Amino acid sequence: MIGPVAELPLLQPAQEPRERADAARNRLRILAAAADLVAERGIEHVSMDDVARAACVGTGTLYRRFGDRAGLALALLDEHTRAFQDALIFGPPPLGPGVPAAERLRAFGDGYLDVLEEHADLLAVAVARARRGQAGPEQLYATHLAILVREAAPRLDAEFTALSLLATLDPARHLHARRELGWPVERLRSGWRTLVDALTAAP
Amino acid sequence: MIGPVAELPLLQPAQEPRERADAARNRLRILAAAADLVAERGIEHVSMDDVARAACVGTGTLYRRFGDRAGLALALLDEHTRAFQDALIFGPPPLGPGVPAAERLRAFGDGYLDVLEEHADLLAVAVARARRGQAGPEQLYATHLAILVREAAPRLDAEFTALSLLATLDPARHLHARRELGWPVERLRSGWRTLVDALTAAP
DNA sequence: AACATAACCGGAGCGCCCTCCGGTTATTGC
DNA sequence: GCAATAACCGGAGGGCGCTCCGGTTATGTT
Repeated sequence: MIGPVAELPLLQPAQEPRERADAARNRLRILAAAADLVAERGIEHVSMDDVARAACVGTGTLYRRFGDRAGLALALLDEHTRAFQDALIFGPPPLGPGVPAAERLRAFGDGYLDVLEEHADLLAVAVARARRGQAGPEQLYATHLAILVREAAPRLDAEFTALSLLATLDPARHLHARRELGWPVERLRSGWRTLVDALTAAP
Repeated sequence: MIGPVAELPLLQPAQEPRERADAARNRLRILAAAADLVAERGIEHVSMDDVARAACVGTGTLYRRFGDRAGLALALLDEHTRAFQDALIFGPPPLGPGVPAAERLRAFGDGYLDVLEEHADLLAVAVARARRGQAGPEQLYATHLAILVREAAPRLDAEFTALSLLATLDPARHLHARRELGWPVERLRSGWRTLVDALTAAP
């Protein structure tokens, strides 16, 4: 009979053998160089070879660290969005817990639109990650929204509604609305609010 | 004083000088070859060079005809979606005119989900066209939905709501829900219905 | 029928994303 | 300190989307 203790390491194989010192140094160099280049020209004018050259690193190293272009974008994004993600769970209301879920849904849209205003291009690159198995940036937001929807509108399919709401805030669509259509952010904010209100209204 | 007749040609400069015979022949060869290859392996396993080779045509010809990969996908899609697009405007209710707008909105979702079930991968490639100035396949649907929303729910921002609803039916998201999440189509159908009902309910 | 011209053709080539592999280096146990 | 080993490094190279341009061909006119 196999003891459960012997099986535990198999259940948690994610225990990476700890990052080597030179690898960590390179990762930081890459991130710093990439952040500089992106701040200077925008992500769409920065190639992976550019980043590798600026970080004095081979392209192989770049890809082993971050998987692909979307992974690098996600890592760059992480610095800018961790505060927002923390505020969703631990922060003060209305973004964090402490008020009705419908109100938190409205606050989420406002906060996420702020993120989009600043990093929509980076997010647009990062979401492509979902097509390579890896989890993209939307995973966390989807589950968060699903929880809020389940509480604010129990009659709805919470997971489906969460993805639908998130689709509204898709980075590429945001850029389209803002740049091609020239819509002001206020229009998107009030649109989100109206959408949430309609969904959370009592039947 | 300039007569309006003299100005008319300037207002309609889109009068292309008529396609040359060899160009038309090549266009058809390309479309046929591309349709064969896509039917055989799926769009994601067909490169532009593959299509050019199969059509016995240079890649330059391919790109002059269709602009880019998304344009070719759109052209392939056109054969399969024209019937649906016509039904939206001229067809019998509930897809076509003759019933309340809310009911037509529900029917649109059902019909579009049928299209997605069959051509989501092609659509996913075609929507990238919007990022190169050219109009993608969603333009028509967006305006159609906006008209219906304006009639069914005048209190809403019709254009914004139309884009939001369309975002729910985004091809890439559809594939994600169907393949990665394993959701059945029925879940997406009822989700769409609930969404439309919530938005078109009286305040 | 011959010409002028505008449209069209093909494929070489560029930049990009990403993979692969032989050589190198940090880490661990002794 | 030293050897064994596992992780890491760099860059050459493949596949792909797309562009560019010198040569070719169809079309309308004389």
